[in-house]
Amino acid sequence: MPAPAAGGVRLGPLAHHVGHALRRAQLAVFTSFTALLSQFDLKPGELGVLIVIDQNPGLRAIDVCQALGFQKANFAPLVRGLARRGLVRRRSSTRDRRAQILQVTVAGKRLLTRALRVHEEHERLLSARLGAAATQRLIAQLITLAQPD
Amino acid sequence: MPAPAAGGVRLGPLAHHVGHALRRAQLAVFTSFTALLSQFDLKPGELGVLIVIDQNPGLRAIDVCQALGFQKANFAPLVRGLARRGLVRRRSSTRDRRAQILQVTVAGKRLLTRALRVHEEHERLLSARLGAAATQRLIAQLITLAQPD
DNA sequence: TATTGTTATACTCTATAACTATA
DNA sequence: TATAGTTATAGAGTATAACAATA
Repeated sequence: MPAPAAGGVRLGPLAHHVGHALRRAQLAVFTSFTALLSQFDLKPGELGVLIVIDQNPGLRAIDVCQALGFQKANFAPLVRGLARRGLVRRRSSTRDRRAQILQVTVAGKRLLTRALRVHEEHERLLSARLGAAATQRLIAQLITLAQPD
Repeated sequence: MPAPAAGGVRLGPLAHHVGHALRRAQLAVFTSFTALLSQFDLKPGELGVLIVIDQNPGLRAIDVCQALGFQKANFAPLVRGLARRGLVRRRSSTRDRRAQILQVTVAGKRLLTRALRVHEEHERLLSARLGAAATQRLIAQLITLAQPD
Protein backbone atom coordinates (compact mmCIF):
# COMPACT_ATOMS: atom_id res chain seq x y z
CA MET A 1 0.00 0.00 0.00
CA PRO A 2 1.51 3.34 -1.02
CA ALA A 3 1.71 6.06 1.59
CA PRO A 4 -1.16 8.57 1.33
CA ALA A 5 -0.27 11.83 -0.33
CA ALA A 6 -1.02 15.43 0.70
CA GLY A 7 -1.16 17.71 -2.30
CA GLY A 8 0.94 15.26 -4.30
CA VAL A 9 3.54 14.99 -1.52
CA ARG A 10 3.94 11.62 0.13
CA LEU A 11 4.02 11.84 3.92
CA GLY A 12 5.18 8.26 4.36
CA PRO A 13 5.02 6.99 7.96
CA LEU A 14 3.95 10.45 9.12
CA ALA A 15 0.54 9.83 7.58
CA HIS A 16 -0.29 7.09 10.09
CA HIS A 17 1.11 8.78 13.16
CA VAL A 18 -0.85 10.21 16.05
CA GLY A 19 1.75 12.82 16.92
CA HIS A 20 1.67 14.52 13.54
CA ALA A 21 -2.13 14.49 13.32
CA LEU A 22 -2.33 15.93 16.84
CA ARG A 23 -0.02 18.79 15.93
CA ARG A 24 -1.96 19.71 12.81
CA ALA A 25 -5.34 19.53 14.54
CA GLN A 26 -4.22 21.46 17.58
CA LEU A 27 -2.77 24.24 15.46
CA ALA A 28 -5.90 24.58 13.33
CA VAL A 29 -8.33 24.48 16.25
CA PHE A 30 -6.35 26.93 18.38
CA THR A 31 -5.80 29.35 15.53
CA SER A 32 -9.52 29.75 14.89
CA PHE A 33 -10.39 29.74 18.58
CA THR A 34 -7.77 32.35 19.42
CA ALA A 35 -9.09 34.58 16.65
CA LEU A 36 -12.63 34.28 18.00
CA LEU A 37 -11.57 35.03 21.57
CA SER A 38 -9.56 38.09 20.60
CA GLN A 39 -12.78 40.13 20.51
CA PHE A 40 -12.77 39.83 24.32
CA ASP A 41 -9.03 40.43 24.61
CA LEU A 42 -8.75 36.92 26.05
CA LYS A 43 -6.36 34.14 25.19
CA PRO A 44 -7.43 30.48 25.41
CA GLY A 45 -5.39 29.99 28.58
CA GLU A 46 -6.97 33.00 30.25
CA LEU A 47 -10.46 31.76 29.46
CA GLY A 48 -9.55 28.37 30.89
CA VAL A 49 -8.40 29.97 34.11
CA LEU A 50 -11.57 32.06 34.38
CA ILE A 51 -13.70 28.95 33.84
CA VAL A 52 -11.92 26.91 36.49
CA ILE A 53 -11.96 29.69 39.08
CA ASP A 54 -15.63 30.33 38.36
CA GLN A 55 -16.45 26.64 38.76
CA ASN A 56 -14.46 26.41 42.00
CA PRO A 57 -14.75 29.70 43.87
CA GLY A 58 -12.10 30.15 46.50
CA LEU A 59 -9.67 27.74 44.87
CA ARG A 60 -5.95 28.17 45.49
CA ALA A 61 -3.71 29.24 42.63
CA ILE A 62 -1.72 26.03 42.74
CA ASP A 63 -4.87 23.96 42.38
CA VAL A 64 -5.82 25.87 39.25
CA CYS A 65 -2.36 25.22 37.86
CA GLN A 66 -2.59 21.55 38.56
CA ALA A 67 -6.07 21.24 37.05
CA LEU A 68 -5.03 22.97 33.82
CA GLY A 69 -1.49 21.67 33.49
CA PHE A 70 0.12 25.08 33.96
CA GLN A 71 3.50 25.67 35.52
CA LYS A 72 3.00 27.95 38.50
CA ALA A 73 5.70 30.22 37.10
CA ASN A 74 3.58 30.83 34.03
CA PHE A 75 0.38 31.15 36.00
CA ALA A 76 1.59 34.12 38.05
CA PRO A 77 1.75 36.73 35.26
CA LEU A 78 -1.43 35.38 33.66
CA VAL A 79 -3.54 35.78 36.78
CA ARG A 80 -1.89 39.10 37.57
CA GLY A 81 -3.15 40.35 34.20
CA LEU A 82 -6.65 39.13 34.95
CA ALA A 83 -6.54 40.79 38.37
CA ARG A 84 -5.31 44.06 36.89
CA ARG A 85 -8.27 44.06 34.53
CA GLY A 86 -10.61 43.50 37.47
CA LEU A 87 -11.72 40.08 36.25
CA VAL A 88 -10.47 38.06 39.22
CA ARG A 89 -9.76 38.89 42.87
CA ARG A 90 -6.84 37.48 44.80
CA ARG A 91 -6.57 37.35 48.56
CA SER A 92 -4.40 35.46 50.99
CA SER A 93 -5.95 32.50 52.71
CA THR A 94 -6.47 33.12 56.42
CA ARG A 95 -5.68 29.48 57.19
CA ASP A 96 -2.45 29.38 55.15
CA ARG A 97 -1.08 32.80 54.41
CA ARG A 98 1.16 31.42 51.65
CA ALA A 99 -1.87 30.44 49.58
CA GLN A 100 -3.83 32.70 47.25
CA ILE A 101 -7.57 32.35 47.14
CA LEU A 102 -9.04 33.21 43.75
CA GLN A 103 -12.49 34.45 42.79
CA VAL A 104 -14.06 35.72 39.60
CA THR A 105 -15.42 39.25 40.06
CA VAL A 106 -18.80 40.45 38.82
CA ALA A 107 -17.08 42.03 35.83
CA GLY A 108 -15.24 38.77 35.27
CA LYS A 109 -18.48 36.80 35.31
CA ARG A 110 -19.99 39.21 32.81
CA LEU A 111 -17.08 38.76 30.41
CA LEU A 112 -17.02 35.02 31.06
CA THR A 113 -20.68 34.69 30.10
CA ARG A 114 -20.09 36.38 26.79
CA ALA A 115 -16.88 34.48 26.05
CA LEU A 116 -18.48 31.15 26.93
CA ARG A 117 -21.20 31.76 24.34
CA VAL A 118 -18.50 32.09 21.70
CA HIS A 119 -16.63 29.11 23.12
CA GLU A 120 -19.71 26.91 22.97
CA GLU A 121 -20.46 27.99 19.43
CA HIS A 122 -16.91 27.17 18.37
CA GLU A 123 -17.16 23.73 19.94
CA ARG A 124 -20.52 23.18 18.25
CA LEU A 125 -18.91 23.83 14.88
CA LEU A 126 -16.11 21.37 15.60
CA SER A 127 -18.53 18.79 16.92
CA ALA A 128 -20.74 19.16 13.85
CA ARG A 129 -17.86 18.12 11.62
CA LEU A 130 -17.36 14.83 13.45
CA GLY A 131 -20.80 14.08 14.84
CA ALA A 132 -21.76 14.36 18.51
CA ALA A 133 -21.05 10.77 19.50
CA ALA A 134 -17.73 10.66 17.66
CA THR A 135 -16.73 13.94 19.30
CA GLN A 136 -17.33 12.50 22.77
CA ARG A 137 -15.27 9.44 21.87
CA LEU A 138 -12.54 11.71 20.53
CA ILE A 139 -12.39 13.70 23.76
CA ALA A 140 -12.19 10.50 25.80
CA GLN A 141 -9.33 9.24 23.63
CA LEU A 142 -7.47 12.53 23.90
CA ILE A 143 -7.79 12.46 27.66
CA THR A 144 -6.36 8.95 27.65
CA LEU A 145 -3.38 10.16 25.63
CA ALA A 146 -2.92 13.11 27.96
CA GLN A 147 -2.29 10.79 30.93
CA PRO A 148 1.42 10.57 31.75
CA ASP A 149 2.78 7.36 30.16
CA MET B 1 -25.26 16.08 35.59
CA PRO B 2 -22.40 17.65 37.52
CA ALA B 3 -19.30 18.62 35.61
CA PRO B 4 -16.57 15.98 35.86
CA ALA B 5 -13.81 16.78 38.27
CA ALA B 6 -10.04 16.50 37.88
CA GLY B 7 -8.34 15.93 41.19
CA GLY B 8 -11.35 17.40 42.99
CA VAL B 9 -11.36 20.48 40.76
CA ARG B 10 -14.41 20.97 38.56
CA LEU B 11 -13.47 21.82 34.97
CA GLY B 12 -17.04 22.79 34.03
CA PRO B 13 -17.56 23.28 30.28
CA LEU B 14 -13.85 22.71 29.68
CA ALA B 15 -14.36 19.01 30.41
CA HIS B 16 -16.45 18.51 27.27
CA HIS B 17 -14.39 20.64 24.94
CA VAL B 18 -12.24 19.41 22.11
CA GLY B 19 -9.82 22.33 22.27
CA HIS B 20 -8.79 21.68 25.85
CA ALA B 21 -8.42 17.94 25.35
CA LEU B 22 -6.35 18.56 22.23
CA ARG B 23 -3.99 20.83 24.11
CA ARG B 24 -3.45 18.36 26.94
CA ALA B 25 -2.93 15.39 24.62
CA GLN B 26 -0.61 17.27 22.29
CA LEU B 27 1.54 18.46 25.17
CA ALA B 28 1.85 14.99 26.70
CA VAL B 29 2.57 13.20 23.43
CA PHE B 30 5.12 15.75 22.25
CA THR B 31 6.90 15.88 25.57
CA SER B 32 7.60 12.16 25.58
CA PHE B 33 8.36 12.06 21.86
CA THR B 34 10.76 15.00 22.08
CA ALA B 35 12.58 13.30 24.94
CA LEU B 36 12.94 10.08 22.93
CA LEU B 37 14.21 11.92 19.85
CA SER B 38 16.79 13.91 21.78
CA GLN B 39 19.12 10.88 21.68
CA PHE B 40 19.52 11.65 17.95
CA ASP B 41 19.75 15.40 18.50
CA LEU B 42 16.58 15.73 16.45
CA LYS B 43 13.42 17.70 17.15
CA PRO B 44 10.02 16.43 15.98
CA GLY B 45 9.88 19.03 13.24
CA GLU B 46 13.31 18.05 11.95
CA LEU B 47 12.35 14.39 11.81
CA GLY B 48 9.20 15.33 9.91
CA VAL B 49 11.24 17.23 7.36
CA LEU B 50 13.68 14.33 6.94
CA ILE B 51 10.80 11.92 6.43
CA VAL B 52 9.09 14.06 3.79
CA ILE B 53 12.29 14.73 1.86
CA ASP B 54 13.19 11.06 2.01
CA GLN B 55 9.76 10.07 0.72
CA ASN B 56 9.93 12.65 -2.07
CA PRO B 57 13.53 12.98 -3.25
CA GLY B 58 14.16 16.16 -5.19
CA LEU B 59 11.21 18.02 -3.66
CA ARG B 60 11.35 21.81 -3.49
CA ALA B 61 11.62 23.51 -0.11
CA ILE B 62 8.30 25.24 -0.51
CA ASP B 63 6.53 21.95 -1.16
CA VAL B 64 7.92 20.51 2.05
CA CYS B 65 6.65 23.59 3.89
CA GLN B 66 3.21 23.21 2.43
CA ALA B 67 3.02 19.49 3.18
CA LEU B 68 3.99 19.97 6.81
CA GLY B 69 2.26 23.29 7.52
CA PHE B 70 5.50 25.19 8.08
CA GLN B 71 6.00 28.86 7.34
CA LYS B 72 8.83 29.14 4.85
CA ALA B 73 10.51 31.66 7.14
CA ASN B 74 10.75 28.99 9.83
CA PHE B 75 11.78 26.29 7.41
CA ALA B 76 14.92 28.11 6.27
CA PRO B 77 16.93 27.87 9.52
CA LEU B 78 15.67 24.34 10.20
CA VAL B 79 16.88 22.94 6.88
CA ARG B 80 20.08 24.95 7.10
CA GLY B 81 20.81 23.14 10.36
CA LEU B 82 20.15 19.76 8.74
CA ALA B 83 22.40 20.68 5.81
CA ARG B 84 25.16 21.83 8.12
CA ARG B 85 25.04 18.46 9.85
CA GLY B 86 25.34 16.72 6.49
CA LEU B 87 21.88 15.14 6.75
CA VAL B 88 20.32 16.82 3.71
CA ARG B 89 21.75 18.30 0.50
CA ARG B 90 20.39 21.47 -1.09
CA ARG B 91 20.97 22.48 -4.70
CA SER B 92 19.33 24.96 -7.01
CA SER B 93 16.92 23.58 -9.53
CA THR B 94 18.27 23.84 -13.06
CA ARG B 95 14.77 24.51 -14.39
CA ASP B 96 13.92 27.24 -11.86
CA ARG B 97 16.97 28.66 -10.23
CA ARG B 98 14.88 30.22 -7.45
CA ALA B 99 13.88 26.78 -6.19
CA GLN B 100 15.87 24.56 -3.85
CA ILE B 101 15.92 20.85 -4.53
CA LEU B 102 16.28 18.79 -1.37
CA GLN B 103 17.69 15.33 -0.83
CA VAL B 104 18.52 13.21 2.20
CA THR B 105 22.20 12.24 2.22
CA VAL B 106 23.51 8.78 3.03
CA ALA B 107 24.31 9.95 6.56
CA GLY B 108 20.80 11.41 6.75
CA LYS B 109 19.25 8.11 5.72
CA ARG B 110 21.31 6.29 8.31
CA LEU B 111 20.10 8.61 11.07
CA LEU B 112 16.56 8.52 9.71
CA THR B 113 16.46 4.73 9.87
CA ARG B 114 17.44 4.75 13.52
CA ALA B 115 15.09 7.59 14.43
CA LEU B 116 12.18 5.96 12.62
CA ARG B 117 12.59 2.83 14.71
CA VAL B 118 12.14 4.94 17.83
CA HIS B 119 9.29 6.85 16.21
CA GLU B 120 7.46 3.63 15.34
CA GLU B 121 7.94 2.26 18.82
CA HIS B 122 6.53 5.44 20.35
CA GLU B 123 3.51 5.27 18.08
CA ARG B 124 3.04 1.61 18.97
CA LEU B 125 2.87 2.53 22.64
CA LEU B 126 0.29 5.23 21.98
CA SER B 127 -1.71 2.95 19.75
CA ALA B 128 -1.66 0.19 22.35
CA ARG B 129 -3.41 2.48 24.82
CA LEU B 130 -6.34 3.10 22.49
CA GLY B 131 -6.43 -0.03 20.35
CA ALA B 132 -5.38 -0.20 16.72
CA ALA B 133 -8.80 0.43 15.17
CA ALA B 134 -9.61 3.29 17.53
CA THR B 135 -6.21 4.84 16.80
CA GLN B 136 -6.90 4.84 13.07
CA ARG B 137 -10.30 6.46 13.68
CA LEU B 138 -8.63 9.03 15.95
CA ILE B 139 -6.12 9.97 13.27
CA ALA B 140 -8.88 10.34 10.69
CA GLN B 141 -10.82 12.61 13.06
CA LEU B 142 -7.78 14.71 13.80
CA ILE B 143 -7.11 15.16 10.09
CA THR B 144 -10.70 16.30 9.67
CA LEU B 145 -10.23 18.88 12.42
CA ALA B 146 -6.97 20.02 10.87
CA GLN B 147 -8.75 21.08 7.66
CA PRO B 148 -9.23 24.86 7.53
CA ASP B 149 -12.82 25.63 8.61
C1' DT C 1 4.29 41.47 -11.27
C1' DA C 2 4.60 37.07 -8.89
C1' DT C 3 7.30 33.48 -6.62
C1' DT C 4 11.33 31.15 -3.97
C1' DG C 5 14.03 31.45 -0.36
C1' DT C 6 16.31 34.35 3.34
C1' DT C 7 16.66 37.43 7.21
C1' DA C 8 14.95 39.94 11.03
C1' DT C 9 11.78 40.11 14.42
C1' DA C 10 8.07 39.28 17.71
C1' DC C 11 4.69 36.79 20.25
C1' DT C 12 2.95 32.73 22.61
C1' DC C 13 3.54 28.64 25.19
C1' DT C 14 6.21 25.94 28.10
C1' DA C 15 10.20 24.95 31.23
C1' DT C 16 13.85 25.47 34.96
C1' DA C 17 16.04 27.75 38.71
C1' DA C 18 16.36 30.89 42.41
C1' DC C 19 14.02 33.65 45.52
C1' DT C 20 10.27 35.14 49.50
C1' DA C 21 7.23 34.17 52.92
C1' DT C 22 5.17 31.22 55.15
C1' DA C 23 4.28 26.40 57.17
C1' DT D 1 12.64 21.07 55.50
C1' DA D 2 8.81 21.62 52.53
C1' DT D 3 5.26 24.38 50.15
C1' DA D 4 2.82 28.65 47.71
C1' DG D 5 3.70 32.09 44.97
C1' DT D 6 6.93 35.29 42.36
C1' DT D 7 10.56 36.67 39.29
C1' DA D 8 13.89 36.07 35.76
C1' DT D 9 15.13 33.70 31.97
C1' DA D 10 15.43 30.52 28.16
C1' DG D 11 13.81 27.52 24.64
C1' DA D 12 10.51 25.92 21.25
C1' DG D 13 6.85 26.90 17.79
C1' DT D 14 4.60 30.00 15.01
C1' DA D 15 3.65 34.53 12.64
C1' DT D 16 4.43 38.82 9.63
C1' DA D 17 7.16 41.96 6.85
C1' DA D 18 10.86 43.21 3.92
C1' DC D 19 14.35 41.78 0.92
C1' DA D 20 17.24 39.48 -3.17
C1' DA D 21 17.19 36.59 -6.96
C1' DT D 22 14.62 34.74 -10.43
C1' DA D 23 10.54 33.85 -13.21
